[in-house]
Order: sequence, then C-alpha cells, then structure tokens
Amino acid sequence: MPAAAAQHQPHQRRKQARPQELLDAALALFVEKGYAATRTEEVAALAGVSKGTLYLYYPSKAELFKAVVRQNLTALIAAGEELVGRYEGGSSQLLERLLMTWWERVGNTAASSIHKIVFSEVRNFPELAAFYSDEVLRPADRLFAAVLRRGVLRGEFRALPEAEVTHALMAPLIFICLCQHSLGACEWSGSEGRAPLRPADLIRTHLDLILHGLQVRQPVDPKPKNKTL
Amino acid sequence: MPAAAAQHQPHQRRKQARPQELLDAALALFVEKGYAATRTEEVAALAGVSKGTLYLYYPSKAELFKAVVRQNLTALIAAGEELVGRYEGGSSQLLERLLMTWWERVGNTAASSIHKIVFSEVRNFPELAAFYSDEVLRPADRLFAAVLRRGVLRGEFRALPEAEVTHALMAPLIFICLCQHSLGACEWSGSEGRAPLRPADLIRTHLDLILHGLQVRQPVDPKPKNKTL
DNA sequence: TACATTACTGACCGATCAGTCAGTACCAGC
DNA sequence: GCTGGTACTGACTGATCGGTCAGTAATGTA
Repeated sequence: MPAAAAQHQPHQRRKQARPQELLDAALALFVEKGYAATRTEEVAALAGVSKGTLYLYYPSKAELFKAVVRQNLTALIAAGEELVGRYEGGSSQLLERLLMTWWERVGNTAASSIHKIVFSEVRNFPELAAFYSDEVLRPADRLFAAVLRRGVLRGEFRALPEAEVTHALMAPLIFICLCQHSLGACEWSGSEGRAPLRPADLIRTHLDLILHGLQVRQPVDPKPKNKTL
Repeated sequence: MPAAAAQHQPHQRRKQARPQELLDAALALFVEKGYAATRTEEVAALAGVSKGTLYLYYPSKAELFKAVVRQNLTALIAAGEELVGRYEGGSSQLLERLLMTWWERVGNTAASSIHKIVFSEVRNFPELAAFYSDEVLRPADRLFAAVLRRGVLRGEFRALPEAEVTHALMAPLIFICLCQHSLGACEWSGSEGRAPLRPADLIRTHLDLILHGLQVRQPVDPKPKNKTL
C-alpha cells in the first residue's frame, strides 16, 4: 500500500522499493482518471515521495505509463502461459478451467484495469496497440483457439469459425473488466433495482451458453443450417 | 462534412448550422484523441470557425462534451425503441433481426464511437454514468430481456439467468465497437497474418453460438447440470 | 567528527490550453 | 449610405502541469 509510505517522516532512503511503489500509485491513478488527467505530482504523492523523485526513476510521464502497462502485462502473459497444454480431460472442462482461472488470476485482480487503460489510451500511444496485440491478445487468442481445435478434433465441439468463436469467448471477459473500471460495479444490467451483476455469475452463465452453443448435437429447431449471407 | 465549411471565406454567418457542425467536429476529435487531449481550438477549426465562436454556442468544454454524448445517445435510443414489440415470428429469428439491425443502425455508424468515449471518460464525468446507464444500457437490456422471456415462454429457449444472458449477448457487440475505435480495425484476433475480423462475421458467429446455447434440447455431454458453485 | 556519496526535495520555468472580450465584418431596415 | 444589431474573430490572460536542478539531509566510512 504505497499511501502508507507517506507517513511524514521527511524522507526515507529506500531506493529498492520506490519503483514498485511508483508503479502501483501510477496504475491506480491512471485507471481512476485516465492518462492525461493524472498529474505526475499526484502519482509521486500517492507513492509517498516528491515529484522530483519520480523523475529519478522514470524519465517522463509517458515512460512511466509504458512501464505500468509493461509490468502488468508480463504478469498476464506469465499467468496465461502457465496454463497451456498440461490438461488432459474433456475440452468443455478445460475451457471451464481456463475461464475460471483467468478470472481468478487476471480479471479479478488489479491487472484487469490495464485493459481499460489500453482501450482508452491506444490512440494517443500508437506503439501500445502493437504491444498489447502481440503480448496479450494474440497469446490469449492462440490459447483459446487451440482448445477449440482440440474439442473439434475429439468430436466434442462443432466446427465453427475459429477466430470468431474466440472473439465471442473473450469479449465478455474483457468487457467485464472494462465495466468494472468505468461504469462502477457494472450495476447497469438489472432492469429495476436488481442487485448488481456478480462477475463470477456472468462468467458461469457465459460459459454455460457457449458450451451449449458448441455442442455437436443438432437442436430441435428445424431451420436449415446453411444460412444465406 | 464540417471541414468543408472552412473554405477561407473569412467568416460566413450561419447560426443555424453551427451547433451541429461543432458537435460533429467534437465527436470526431473526442473519439480520436479522447476528451482531455482534444483542444477546443481544434474542434472549432475542424468546424470551420474560430475558438470564440465555439464558446458562443457551448459555455464550456464539458458542456460541449455532454452535448455530443446526449445527441448521439438519443439517436441510439430512437433506433432501439423503433424495433420493440412489433415482431411476431420465432424468437430466434427475432433475436437475429435485433442484432443485425443494431449493427446496421448503431454499431456500424458513428454512434458506435460513443461507447468508447463513455468507457474512457465516465470516471471524470460521474453524472455521465447514470445518464448512459439509464438511457442506453437499461433500455437495451430491457429489450433483450423481453425477447429472452418471450422465447422461454414459447418453449424455444432454456430458462437461464436473464441478466447474465443479456450481458453475454450484448458484451461482444459493444466490445466490437470499442475495438473498432481503439485497436484500429480489431485486427488482433488472427493468430498469424490472418485477415482482420469482419464485424458482420463476428456477429453472425456470435448469434449462431448463442442461439445454439439457448436451445432447449439437452446436449450429449453426460455431465450433471446442477453444478456446485 | 569530518567527509563523501547519493536519495530525495520542492521552488521554479516554460509550454500548453480553457476561457475572455474588445473589436471586426456582415446584414438587416430605413 | 447610415445605423443598430449580431455572428464571428483572435490576441490575450490566468491557471495548470510536465519537467528541471540547485540544494538538503540521510547514510556510510574512518
């Protein structure tokens, strides 16, 4: 908790801890207020140091921003990689495990706020798009696509367009992250005064829907399956 | 096209057209650069007037922003209302019609960029959250929920948690809008050099998946359906 | 205690930008 | 043409904020 460091001991020399404290403070403020609206002096204050100190560790606001994204994304990637290719049960269960683990390790942690930052700021940081695409979206996509292919090969899943299904799988997850960090607790969905949506419930229902949607058994509906465009 | 108005006739008096031209210019720039990074003088220039003129029509940058959101959201609402309650066929087809119409009228137009603005800026405009929630998300949610209930009553759909299914339905749609206005043409999803995703294809696959997921027929999978939490 | 090193400070600078307002250009009506 | 009203202009101001750097104080060494 970086704010606790600002206990008005005039200044402590703690070179080791500063960078991480500054990154934590910056993450919190960038998520809360966006990049442009966050002042470097605020970041420094939240980390318990003065503005000058921030510039000892990061040469500019933009570099600080990139460091924040980079650090949190590497955590994402590590968590993703760890899950790949060691499961041997049914593909439905594998998919379920993947989504739930993703939620525990990413969606439900501070890392989820990175998505909102990226979506909000890529236009002002063009290099960020390639970075995010290469290091997060593509790996995640490859992961899910592999599971889908596995399911199709084993006769568990229908053969649907891979890229599009992957999108349908991931979009609600990332969307939940975005909602959590912009529209408060995502409490927009209930019709009246219904209780705000619980992310875990959303994911469970999403998964249920998708797994049913992927099942090979033909549905009751007699509509011809080769639709026109 | 507001830029066309800046044809270097020193200044024309066109009181009627100014507000709309300013809103169009502001929308384009807010979407492209975000709220904070857009300068009022740029907006004015794109609309073919001087900065002072902008302040004749809108008292502040924040009010200009709200006017932009308000105008584009009313268009959204109108499009949504128009679709309600006049369809009498199968619920699957109704859902398909709804999604495709939504895409043609909203997702595929300039209105889609509003979502990105809202997600990026709500934290700095708290009142915007309630506004967006009341005027966009709730109506859209109510619409889809009504269709789902209809499908369940007619024995077409499984009875799944309404709010969560609605979320699973809408999230990929809004997510496409967000991608289009932040990560370029949403070309992140292909594994290698695959062609960028086409939104219409995404929606079609999403719909296919969801409709199969909603079907009442039990799947092959022998797993018990009352899962533990 | 004296000195060297260096983490840290915060007043300051220069650039940017929202918002102002005295002035200009256009357009009635007479 | 004159005159009063008004749509419009753009140089200006005051505040904000990223970034700097001369100075301060904590720490280590002897």
